[in-house]
Parts: sequence; structure tokens; C-alpha cells
Amino acid sequence: MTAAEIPWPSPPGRKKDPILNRMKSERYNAREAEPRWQKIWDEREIFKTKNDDPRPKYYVLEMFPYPSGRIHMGHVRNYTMGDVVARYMRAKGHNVLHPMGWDAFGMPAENAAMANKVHPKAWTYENIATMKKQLKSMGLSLDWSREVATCDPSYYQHQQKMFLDFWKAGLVERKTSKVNWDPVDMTVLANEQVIDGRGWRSGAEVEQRELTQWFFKITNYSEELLSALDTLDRWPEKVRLMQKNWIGKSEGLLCRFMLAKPQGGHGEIEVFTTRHDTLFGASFVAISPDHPLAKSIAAQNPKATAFIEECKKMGTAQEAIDKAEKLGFDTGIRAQHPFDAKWELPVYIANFVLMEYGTGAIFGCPAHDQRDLDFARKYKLPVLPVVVPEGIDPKTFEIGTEAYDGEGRLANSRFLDGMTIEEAKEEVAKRLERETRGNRPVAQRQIQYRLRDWGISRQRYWGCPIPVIHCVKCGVVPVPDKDLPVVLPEDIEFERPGNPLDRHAAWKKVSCPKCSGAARRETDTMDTFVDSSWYFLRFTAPDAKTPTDAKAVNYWMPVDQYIGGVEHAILHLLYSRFFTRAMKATGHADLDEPFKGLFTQGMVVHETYETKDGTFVSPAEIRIEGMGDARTASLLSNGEPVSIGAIEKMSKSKRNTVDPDDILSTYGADTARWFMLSDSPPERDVIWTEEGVQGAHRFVQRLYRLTNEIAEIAAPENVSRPAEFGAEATAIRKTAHTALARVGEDIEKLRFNRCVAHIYEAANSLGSAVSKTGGAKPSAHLAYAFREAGDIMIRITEPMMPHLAETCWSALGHKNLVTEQAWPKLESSLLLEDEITLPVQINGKKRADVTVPRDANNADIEKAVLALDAVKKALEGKRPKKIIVVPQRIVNVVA
RNA sequence: GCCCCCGUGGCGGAACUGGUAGACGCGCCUGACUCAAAAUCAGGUGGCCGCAAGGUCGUGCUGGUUCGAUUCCGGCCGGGGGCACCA
Repeated sequence: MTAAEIPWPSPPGRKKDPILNRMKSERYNAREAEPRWQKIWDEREIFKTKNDDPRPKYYVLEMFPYPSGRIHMGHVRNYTMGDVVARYMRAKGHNVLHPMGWDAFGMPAENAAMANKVHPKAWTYENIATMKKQLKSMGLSLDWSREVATCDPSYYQHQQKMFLDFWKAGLVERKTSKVNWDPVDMTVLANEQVIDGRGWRSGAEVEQRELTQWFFKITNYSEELLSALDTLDRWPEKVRLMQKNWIGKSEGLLCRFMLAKPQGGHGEIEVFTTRHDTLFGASFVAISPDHPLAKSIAAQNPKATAFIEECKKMGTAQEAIDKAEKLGFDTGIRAQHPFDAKWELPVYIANFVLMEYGTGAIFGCPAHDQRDLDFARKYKLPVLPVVVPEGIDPKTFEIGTEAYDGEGRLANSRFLDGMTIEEAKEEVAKRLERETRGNRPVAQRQIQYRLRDWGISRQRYWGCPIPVIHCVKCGVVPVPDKDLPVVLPEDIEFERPGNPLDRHAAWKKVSCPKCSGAARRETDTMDTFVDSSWYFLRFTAPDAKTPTDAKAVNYWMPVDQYIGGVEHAILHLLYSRFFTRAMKATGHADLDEPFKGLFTQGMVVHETYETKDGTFVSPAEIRIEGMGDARTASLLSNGEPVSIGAIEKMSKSKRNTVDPDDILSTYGADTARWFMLSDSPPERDVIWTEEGVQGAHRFVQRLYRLTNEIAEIAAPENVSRPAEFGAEATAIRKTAHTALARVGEDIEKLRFNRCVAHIYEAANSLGSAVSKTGGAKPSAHLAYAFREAGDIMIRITEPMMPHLAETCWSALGHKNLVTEQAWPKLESSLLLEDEITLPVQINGKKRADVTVPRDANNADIEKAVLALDAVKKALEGKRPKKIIVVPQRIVNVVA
């Protein structure tokens, strides 16, 4: 369709008498206008992005949704924000990539399959269709031609290929790990699916099981993932901190404690410590109940066995007993102090020592570690302070019930006495590194990370199959590239618990690619976090025959602005950072950090309503009367009173959700978008209120009316610029250009609430200017100013309310699309005032104003200030002690 | 327990690097239009004193630095988030 054929709406209300016209002017009908503009954008393919465009690129991405069924308000907020950025950057002359896809594998599809006997695939694709329609009705400027769904073989085949490449590169490992096993559903549960030690669905007590699982070796990149956080200066500090803590680097010492008497083949205990400075304060050694030495002791000692069993129970008994008492079992074994073989320390099995961290063994220094102190007090072990705060006499320094973990100087520590903690650590490390027992140094420096390898195995159907074959003869064999993808079988049944793939004999049965003998397929599928770890790369070339297209990746990556919920601060974002590096290592990409800018938006929250019997009811089911503290709610159905509860995240269980479809069909997409952007800063939670939505909707109508009024008096589109402007015209132009400057600036900083305020402010000011004309035909320069201001207003509104902006743009007489217009050129000279009014303070309190020329010097300003009545009065004829002039800001007279 | 963030009118929130506290919106009050209502338009709206001009207090509490503090520093109180026997 060419421009001439576009069915341009005739500008409404173009009649002779503007006053009469204003009264009659019809309302903006979003329901009619929005689909019409969407269709025009669609037909002209204006959001379709080319990979070979000479303009500078800009990649804006919102976290893609899980196709749960319908979009929710959180999506509306998230995608509106991204769309504002996308539309703005397009107007600023960038080639913008703004794609959308579906995080389409995952458990809800399997749960739905079990509950409703619908195939996960059918369920997922139906949801995608519904949600796509909903997203389209929001008027998002997305390039839908790049849409991907992670459950489609055309997507996951590449993931399988990369899994194999990672494997070749040594980034995949198969090892045993502890999992939460639901014995009834016969499946592995994620931590969040274990509630009070029981499976969330079956209610069965969850067991800890050792299973052989597939892992990605993310720990190979611990140090890099940590240090590169410093380069992510456009990420929220909070997220970087969370990742830093998650990686949990600590520098310490691996130190061997020789046993006085060897025990079942164990001649020593290796300990990891970060406080080797306190070694002379040691009073015991403790090992984990899972430590090999503990097992060897248990083999001969029933009491030890009983204690270890006790500890295991404690482990499953959940967080309530998290503050569990420190318990230990004295093994009777004695360990020698590394600096003094005659000094023997008791060895305990202790419930608070974790096998998964460090070496599974510690030495306890009660004076300087709270846990060790609690333990020592319980078992009456010595407590000797060895670090004493500066200025305190070591002889009088005593430890009561609180360990001292602050700064200080060493004491009671032989050759370390008087040193700082750092000096003592260095000295201890140096000496023990040199000392040897059995030809090995006693200690070595070690860097320890909390980060563990990423277990990607899931015993589930609806996920990406791990492309591996198990052969009795050849062991674990990769599926050859030519046999990819390993496609999920569709004929599966969910009647019985367990993994349907594991029960699918025909699918499982396969011949070994190496020896052609009988073999079986791996039935684990991948964690869905794998799917979302590279979709942003796939968007750059969604049809490439290989996982990525080098040229496209190099052109588009990194993502310039990524927007999503803070709940993904750690896992998704850390996995993606790892995956991008792994793809670099295997030649699928050429960068380290995928997301240059990250923004985490707040949630959408709403009041909750609860009936007397404690059931939650939805906002749609109630009526609210009164205001402020006197607000009351009652059920629409029977008038029964309902209590108004806390404001919480919208959730199905609290029934405090508002369906975007209802809002869209009542008020239109622009109202919803505008409300989502107003008031609350984007990183904070926004409270959804009916009043707020109505306020937003009022502005939609107001801007529409204002535009039509401006259209009446504005100069024609192409009239040439007058040489001079009067005061009124200049004021109008200042209003428009100030808004232009501020809105642009604030979009770039993602401060959408302020953009909204600027537009309100400008609309107020332009409204007054229009009223002042009283309907009379304005002079040429004033008419020009109105034309300019009207155009600017609508152009800067478009990123936020694109449909309304198109309607207004055509009302202003334009025959093209505002969406395709460049961002207006700022006349910055208009932002400068000729005269400025400075507040005048006397002793720090504002007492007057003084108006001076913009470029007045300090002496002139001082003179003007001293001439003010208020200042004269305050000084009572005396000279001021001091006058502080802050240029362009303020004057303070110190009397 | 450790780490981080946040406390501003009736409400959501503005206030750039220490420089007029309360922009903008919601709500409320008054007026215009209307038979009336809604919508719309005009005006007002932190507390206290005052007819007013104006004064005075005021950014969780409390000290401090400064000519000047919502902003910086110390202590306390309240709310939210992250991690959690991490050696």
C-alpha cells in the first residue's frame, strides 16, 4: 500500500467556529483508532529491522515471557518501557532491533497436561497465540518476523549443537550431585518446589538423592564473571552486588592438621580458612558429617553413626530449625597444631560444617567467630582471644558471649604478637608454605568460590533433550551432528508419575553411533535457563542455519538496553553471562558480556480484598465506597462487607490481579501505557489504582482536545519561519523546546515518570496559551509557534502513546506517520532566559528574590541584593559579614 | 546473623554534582457551564498564627559538618530486598 492509499482519518471538528467546535468536539475513540494504526504500521512494515542498515545500531530487549496463558500487568509495564526506548531511539536515527519471543519450555505445560489432559505442545502454542494477540493490541513496535519459541526444534536444535560443542571444549561434565527427589511423582524437584520438606504436588516427604547429572562448568569462569562485573557500569549496583555475593570469592589458606594417630587410612585433616591469623586461638577441629573421615569413624563407632544420622535429619527439617543449635561429636581423635606438634586439638564431627564448601573441615577459633564460640561454650573448650582491639590491654581483654571479629593487633600468638591481622595472615602463610610434612607443604594459599557448577539435568519431558546416547560398550556418546536435532516424541502419556521420556521405549531405543550396538538415549532434558541464556543472540539472525550468524552477532551485540524483573538478577543474568563466554570459547560469538545496559523494573501491585471467612476476592467482584481512612468495600453479589488488605504483588492466589485485556478494551492501550509510565519511578513498584487509570485516560482526552484546538489556530504545515517572534510566541516556543529537551533526556535515563510530568506541564502551559487567543485568529508568528509546539508535543508523546499520537498528528494536518518522523531538532537558545530570578537568603533562610540579567557578574548581583528592602531591614544599616553568590543558583547574605 | 536499599503533604512522587522543599498526577475544596448530573473549564490546597501583607514550624528520630542539609557524616527507630551454619 502506498502513502496515498492510506485511509487517513479526516481531522475531526474542523469547523469554522472554534468555540462552538470545542464544545462539540468528539472524544478520542481508542477502540476504533488503535487497531487502525496497528494495521497501518503492520502493512508498512515499519518495525521490521534489517541487518544491513547504515545507521548506528541499537538493540533494546525486554525479558521474553513464559507463555503461561495470558499476559499480566507486569508484562504491560515491562514491554511499555522497552517500547518507549525503541521508539525513541528510532526517532533519534538508530537502526533499532526490538524483538520478541517465547520462553516456551517448562513445567507449567506438563502440569497442565496432567491436570487437563492436553498435550504440552498444544497448550503452549495456544497460549503463545493468545498472548501474541494481546501483545499486538498494545501497539508495541516489535519486529515479529524475528519471533522465536524455545520449544521449537528450529531453536533447540542449535542448543543441542552448542551443548556438544561445549562438551568438546571441556565445559560440560557429568557428575553426581544431591537432588530433591519426590518418591511419589518420581521426579527431581527444584528447591522452590519443596515446601516444608514435602513435594509441592504429591505432598510426599522429599528425599535427598545422589543422581548422576549433567553440569555446565560455570566455575571455570568464577573469577572472570566476578571481575568483569566492574565493566558493567550500566547495570544497577544492586544486581552487581548480588552477583558478587553469589559468586562469593574468599581468599584463604588450605592448611593440613596432622592427626596424632592415623585413623582408618587418614593421617591428616585438611582445612580451609580465611582467618589463619587466628591460628594460635584454635581450640578444636571440626569436620562435616559427610566428611570421609567421619564416615570412616562411623564404620567403627555406633555412637558416631547415630550422631551423623541425627545431623542428616536436621538437614531436611527445613529453615525453621535453621538456627539449629551447634552440635558436635567428640571423635576422641586428636589433631596437631600446624605450628606446634605437641599442641593437640580435639576433632569433632559438627553439624554446622558443610561438605560442599571448602574441604568440609574447619579449625575453630572461638574468640573470633560466633559459631565457633557457641560451640566452644557448649563443649567447654578454651576461648583465647588472639586479636585485640587497638588500645586495649590483651591481659584484660575478655570474650563473653560475643566473638570479636573486628580489627586489632595480634596477642597470645607467639611470633605474631603485635602484628595487624593482614601482617599476621601473610606471616602464617609464608611460614607454613615453607614447612613440609611428608614432602608436601603444610599449607598453601587458596582462593575459594561459593559458586557451584550449573546442574542442567531435569527428569522432565517438556524441555530440550540432551543429545547424548548411552552405550553399554562405548559409554556416553554424543549424538553426531548429522542426527541433530534430537526431537521430542509427541506420543507421550502423563497418566503415570515420572519422566515420560524414560517410559517411551521406542524413543529411547537407539543404536550406538560408534559401535552400532544397542544403546539408549539420554532421557534428561535441559534446565529451561539454558534456553533463555542465548535467545538474545538468536534474535540477531533467527533463521541462520547455525546457532548464530557471526556477522549479525557482531553487528547487533551486545544488547544496549535490557529490561526485566529483578527476580532474574542472579540466575538468568549470570547464566547468560557464562553462556555468552562459552559461546565465544566455541566460536559461536565473539563477545564476553551480552548486556551492556540493564534495567530492573518494579512490580505492579494492588490492594487485596478479603471476606470474613478469609477468602480473597478480586477487584472486579467488589464495590468501594468512601475515601481515605473511611474507605469500605463490599461484595457486589450480596453486599457482604469485605476488608481492604495489604498492597501486594498481583497474584492469582491473592486474587488481586487486573486483566490487561479489560483495561485495553475499556480505556485502550495508550491509557494503560501512560498509566504504567506515570507517577512511580520505573525501578519501584507501581500501585495499580482505578483512579490512576482514569486520570491517565482523562489526559488522553485532554491532549486530543488540545491538539484539535491547536490545529484550528496553527499555521499550515509548511509555512516558513517568521523572522521575529513576539513575547507570547516565544513563550510558547520555550514551553515546547523545554519539554522536548527534558523528555529526551529523561527517556535516555529511563525516568519515564518524569517524562510524563514534563508532558503534563507543557500541556497545561499550551492550554493556557490557546485559551488566551479566545478563538481569534492569531498573528502569523503566533500561529507558527502553535504549529511548532503542537508538532513537538505530539512527536515527544509518540514513544509513550503511539496511537493517540498518530491520530493527533493527522489532526494537525500531516499526511505521514508520526512514528516515522525524526525527533525534533532542539533550539537550545530557547532554553536560556535573558533574565534570571535568584532566591535571596539571609542567614540561610529565603527572604526575597532578585531578578538580574543572565550574565550579571557577582558584583552587580551583590549590589542588587543589598538594595532589597528585606536585606536592608535585616542588616539594620550594618555591613553584611559575607555574601555568597552561587552563579545561576542562589544568593546568601550572612548578617 | 551478614550484606544492600528505602523513610518527603491525605496519596503516588519531584528536587541536577550541598543551593527557593513539595514539580507533575491523584484526591479534596470553591466557582463557571447545566433544570440537574457527568464531562469540561477557572481558582485553591503541608501544619500552625494572621482579614491580609507576612511570620513560624516542617523531608522517620537524634546529634554533627556547612553561609546553607531531603542531599554529606555518626547513632537510633521503622519498612523492603538479597544471602544464609561459606570457615
